Amino acid sequence: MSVLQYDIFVKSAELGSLTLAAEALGCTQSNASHAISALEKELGLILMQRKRSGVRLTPEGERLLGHMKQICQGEAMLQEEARQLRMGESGKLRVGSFTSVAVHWLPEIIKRFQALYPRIEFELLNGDYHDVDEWLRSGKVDAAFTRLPSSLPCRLIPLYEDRLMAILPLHHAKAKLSAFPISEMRDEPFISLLESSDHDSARLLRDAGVQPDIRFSTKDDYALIAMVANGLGVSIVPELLLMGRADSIAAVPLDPPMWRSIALAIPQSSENRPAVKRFGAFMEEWSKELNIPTQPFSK
Amino acid sequence: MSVLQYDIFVKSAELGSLTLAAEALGCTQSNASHAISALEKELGLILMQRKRSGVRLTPEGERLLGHMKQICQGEAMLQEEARQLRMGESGKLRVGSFTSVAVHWLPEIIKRFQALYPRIEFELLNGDYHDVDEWLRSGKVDAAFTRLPSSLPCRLIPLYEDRLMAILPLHHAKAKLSAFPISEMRDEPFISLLESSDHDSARLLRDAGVQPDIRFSTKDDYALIAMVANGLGVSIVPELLLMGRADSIAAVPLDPPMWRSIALAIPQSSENRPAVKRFGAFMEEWSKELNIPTQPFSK
DNA sequence: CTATTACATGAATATTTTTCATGCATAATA
DNA sequence: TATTATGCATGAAAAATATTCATGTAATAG
Repeated sequence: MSVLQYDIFVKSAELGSLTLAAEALGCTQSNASHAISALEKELGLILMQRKRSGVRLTPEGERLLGHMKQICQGEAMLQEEARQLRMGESGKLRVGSFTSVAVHWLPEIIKRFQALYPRIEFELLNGDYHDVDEWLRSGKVDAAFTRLPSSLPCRLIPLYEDRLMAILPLHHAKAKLSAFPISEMRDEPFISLLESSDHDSARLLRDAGVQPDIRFSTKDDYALIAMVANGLGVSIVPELLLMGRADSIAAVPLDPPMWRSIALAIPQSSENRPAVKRFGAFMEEWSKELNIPTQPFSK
Repeated sequence: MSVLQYDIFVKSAELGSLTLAAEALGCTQSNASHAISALEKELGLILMQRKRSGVRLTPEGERLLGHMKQICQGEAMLQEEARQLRMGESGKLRVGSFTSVAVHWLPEIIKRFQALYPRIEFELLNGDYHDVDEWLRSGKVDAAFTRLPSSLPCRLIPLYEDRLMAILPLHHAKAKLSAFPISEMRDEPFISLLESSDHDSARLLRDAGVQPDIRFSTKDDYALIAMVANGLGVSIVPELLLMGRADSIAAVPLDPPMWRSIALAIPQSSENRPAVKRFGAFMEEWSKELNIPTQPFSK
């Protein structure tokens, strides 16, 4: 039984007239008559008494009217919500990110995006590169920050070139260098992230053929920084992670200089979700505004 | 959009599988797939992500799920209520009656009927014969007590032959008669009901060619009795009206004896309303039980 | 690498909804 | 009282929708 038939019934009851109801709903009087007859047949009850002067609910019709109204209202709400979702003016965004982005970018991004689209809500998932890629692949997120190059079946929006920095205790002998030769990394106790195979520093050192002297490993970026700050060794991290830490550690660009490329990835399957589209467009704009002056460690 | 499609969607979301949902709802997997595609097309949104492992709601789907559930629940409640109404186990009965029935019969009738069908509710309308017939004709009541003969387009269930009695002040000279000759009515001050043309006593006297000496008229049966009780005159009323009044007035059968025939009338238009059917059947039984011994004034 | 599982798809069919063109009854009107 | 609107009913035709059948495709498990 189609919801329109309930609409016809409700309207007819309201107006006391099939003709007027049909008019109001933009269909023929015949349609209204048929529809209500069909309804009555389906329910096995007589719902209205027809008279020359119009129609009036029977007690049965009156009893059932409420339920039909509820259905019609549900339908209306469904349509309204669908409309908003279509417009991309409401919805839910599941966004994946890794630590540095989650800490230094996301708060501002969300604040600004929400100001534009107050009815879109966020669900944030934080993990390491590997987690994020997995979420993108499985559709657990609608958009995620990742590194380039990427082989994911996603639309990739490049956002930022993030310089990799050697970090040292504040008063380390090499803290004043203008560049830290990678090869010298093997001369220092090295602090590493766990599951490091996928991490920037590990990749970088491997590519450079430098075997670091790993003394400690940790899972957390900030624990790593804390270890360096306390003089336990040195490490290599992206500059973005260091925002606001200038007072506790020293950071020096590498020699040769290296970067990681941060991009926003939007899985093919989410690409035409309206809220996601809005977010993609927003981030594209946002990346243009990313201005180097705000960088914490300029040399 | 048919409610069944919402059912399919909700079930699929619940089970995470089109195949299982189709099975549960007794349709084909293909149907489920088509149905959800149609829904998505109609709403202009992608509601589920399909994978070999099954289906999972997109955030949009999740948003809309609630509304669809509401619609499905409304539909279920509608069907359930309709079922009860079909069975005649719930519903509403609008019953018309005149004073004597309303006062002396209805309370017991309702009590007993409600014991049988607790979910059927009553709406009572009281008036004079004329009102009642009007209500029957216009469909304002589903059943009503009326007199025979009746020319209404109704099913008529004869219930009771109600003797008409002369009523007199307790100590009236003729109070001890075993029968009151109608012709003698003209010798006494007569108390009449207003709009009396349609009333039993008026009809009766007219038929007998007796012109009563009308001293007072009132609209209310019990006001009339009170007038008689206070010695203002005599009158003629149906015995049913006198139940429990033996101590305040005297009542004597007429000579020749006369009756009014009480019946239940069920308009054609209400006849196959389930609750009404139940009431009709009940009243038919009830009338059989109407035993004369309980009569207040036996001679 | 193959088999299996689960959803998709296109064409055919069945069903339902909607319209058109009238009919029928009743209430108002002349 | 006959007449004329008005409002609902109805049957057949047309349009739209829902459902099935048969088959396709892609990912996953063995």
